[in-house]
Amino acid sequence: MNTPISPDTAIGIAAVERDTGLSKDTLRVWERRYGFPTPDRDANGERVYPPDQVEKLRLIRRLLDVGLRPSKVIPASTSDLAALLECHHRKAISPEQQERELTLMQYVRLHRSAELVTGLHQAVMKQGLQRFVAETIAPLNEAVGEAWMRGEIDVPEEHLYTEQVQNVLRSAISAHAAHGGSPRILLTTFPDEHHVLGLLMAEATLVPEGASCISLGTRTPLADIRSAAVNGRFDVVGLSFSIAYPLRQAVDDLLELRAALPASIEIWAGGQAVKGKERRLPGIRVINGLDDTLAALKEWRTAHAD
Amino acid sequence: MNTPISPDTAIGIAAVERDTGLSKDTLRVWERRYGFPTPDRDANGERVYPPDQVEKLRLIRRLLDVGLRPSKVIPASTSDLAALLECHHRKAISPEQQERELTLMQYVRLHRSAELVTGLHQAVMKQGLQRFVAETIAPLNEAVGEAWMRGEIDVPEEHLYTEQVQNVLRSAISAHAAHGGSPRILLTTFPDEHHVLGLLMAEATLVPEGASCISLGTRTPLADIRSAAVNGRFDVVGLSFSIAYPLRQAVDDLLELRAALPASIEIWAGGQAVKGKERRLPGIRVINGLDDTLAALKEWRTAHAD
DNA sequence: TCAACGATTTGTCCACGACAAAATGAATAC
DNA sequence: GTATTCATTTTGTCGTGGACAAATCGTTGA
Repeated sequence: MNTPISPDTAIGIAAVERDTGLSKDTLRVWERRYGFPTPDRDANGERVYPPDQVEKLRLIRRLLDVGLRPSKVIPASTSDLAALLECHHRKAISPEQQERELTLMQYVRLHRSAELVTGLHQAVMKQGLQRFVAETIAPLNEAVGEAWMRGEIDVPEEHLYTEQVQNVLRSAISAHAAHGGSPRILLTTFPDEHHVLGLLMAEATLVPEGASCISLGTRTPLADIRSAAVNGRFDVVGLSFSIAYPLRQAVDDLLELRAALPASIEIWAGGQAVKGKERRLPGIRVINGLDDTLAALKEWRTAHAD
Repeated sequence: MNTPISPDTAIGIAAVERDTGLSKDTLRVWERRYGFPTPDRDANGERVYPPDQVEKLRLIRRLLDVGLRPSKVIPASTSDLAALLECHHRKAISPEQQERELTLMQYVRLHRSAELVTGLHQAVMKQGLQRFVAETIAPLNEAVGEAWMRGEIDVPEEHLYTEQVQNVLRSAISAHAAHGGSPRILLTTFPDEHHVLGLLMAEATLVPEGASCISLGTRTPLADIRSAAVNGRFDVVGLSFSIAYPLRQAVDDLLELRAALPASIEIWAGGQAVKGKERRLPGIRVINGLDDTLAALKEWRTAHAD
C-alpha cells in the first residue's frame, strides 16, 4: 500500500475509500462513466487522487446521502455542490427549532464538551429520564443531524455528541435497573445499522415503565436475533432504524425476521426509516415516535393481562 | 442483496467480507490459488458461501492474526485449525486466570445477564476503576474472545457482554468527571475499527489519574482526527486497535496520521494489533498493555513538567 | 547471533463486461 | 387529486484473470 509521506501528496484508492465511504468499485465505475474523478497514476499505474478531488468526493457523498443522484451531482463544479448543500437544509428548518437548538447545541463543540456534559446531566435530573429523552435528546438529535448536513459541525463533533449522550443515557438506564418485569424485550439493530442512540432512547423510555429490556447493541445478524429471541424467551424484539437505513432493506429484513420468529414474539420497529410504513409491514408493530413506544407497551400489557 | 430465507442460509460475498474481515479480493484469490473456499453459485452466478465455510474462514482469520501463513492453514481441516488455535492460547493462559474467568464467564449467558451486571458492579466497587479494568475486564475480554472463537458462546452473548461492560465502564468514567487536567487526550479509533471496549478501558485507566480525556468513540476518519486534534489543542491522540485490525493498515494509518499532525502532539497506539510493533512505528508511542498506559502518562508528565 | 540477499508467498489493484436493484417518470385506475 | 402499475433509465456490486510490489522465508556469509 502506498502512503506517500509528503504532506501535499495525492491519495491511494484504498485511502479514498476509507475517507469518503465510496467503494473502490464505485470510484472506478464513476471514472469510467462520468469522467470524474480523474486520478493521476503512480509509477505502478495505480490511481492516485489529488486532495481537492477527494474533497469534492466528500461533498458528493453528502449530497447522495441527502437523496440526490450521482448523475446530477458528479458533473457539477465543487462550488455548485457547496451551494446545493447549502440550499438543501434551508428548507428543513423551522424557527422554533432554531430556538431550542441554541440551548444545548452551542455546547456541541469540541472545546465545550464539559458544558455539554453538565447541561445533559442537569436536564436529565430536572426532567426525569423519559421526558429527558422525549423533550431534550430527540430534538437535539435532529438538530445535530441537520447541523451536520449543513456542514456546521464536523464528524468529530457529531461523534463527541453521540458519545456524551450515550454516557448519560447508559448511566441513567443502569440506575433504573429493574429486572424481572414484563414484557421481556430484546433490543438491537440489523447488521448494517450502526447508530446506537435510537436503541438507547427506546431503552430509556421502556425501562422506567418496568419493562425488562436487554440490549445487544448494534449490528446483530438476523439469524442471531432469531436464536437469541427464542432461546431467551423474549416477548418482544425491538429494532431501530436510523434515517440512513434503506427502506427496502428494512422491509425485507423485517419480514424475513417476522417469518423466522414464532408468532408469539412481537416485533417492534422504530426509527425514521420505518415511520409510517405499517402498510408494508404486516405482522410488525411500527413505532411512530417515542410516545408511541409507550402506547405499544400499553397495548401489549392489555393483550397479555392474565 | 440476496438473503435467502432457507434455514441453511448461504451467505453472499459482501456478508462474508463483513463477517470475516477478509476482503472480496482476498476471498476470490484464495479460491483461485488454494481451492478454498468453494462457494456455490446462485442463479446469477454469484458466489454463495455455506455457513460452515464461513466458520472455517473465521478460524483461518484468527490464525493469520496470530502470525501463521495462509498456505499453512487454508489447506488444513477445520478440526485441525481448531486444535492449532487451541494450543496457541494454552501457552498464554495461567491457572489463576482461568479461575477468575470462571467467576464471571458463567454469567455471559443471555438468561444470566442480571447476574453479570451485578457481578461487574460488585467488582468495580471492590477493586476500584483502574484495577477493575486491568484485573477483571482485560482477562474477561480475552476469555470471551476465545470462547467466541471456540464456538462456546454466540454472537448475541458476545454483544450482550460488550453492552454490559460498556454500561459499567461509562457509568464509572462519568463518575470521575475530572475536567481541566493535563494532558488533554483525544481518544478514538480509525474508520475500520468498530470495537469500543479498548477505548473505554484506556479512558477508565487515564481518567482517575487526572488526565483530561475526550472520546470520540469509534470510526473517525483520519482527516477528522487530525482537525479535531489540532483545533481542540490536544496534547495526545490515543488510538485503539483490536486484535482483528490488520497490522499493515494500522501501521500505514498511524504513519499517515503522524505525518499529518504537528510533532508537538503525541500519538499513543494501543491494543493487540500493535503490541510490540514499535520498530515499525517511529514517532509513535506504542502502548503495550494497560499498565504501560500509566507509564506513558508518567513519561509525558515528566517531559512536560514546567 | 546477526545482516544481507534471492526466492517465494500473498494481498491489492487494474480493466472491462454483465446484471439486478433502485429510482424515475409516464400511464392508468380509484 | 392520489395511488398503483409498468417500462425505462440509473447505479452499485460482482465476475474473470492478469500483474506486481510488499512482506516473509530460508539460506548464506560475517
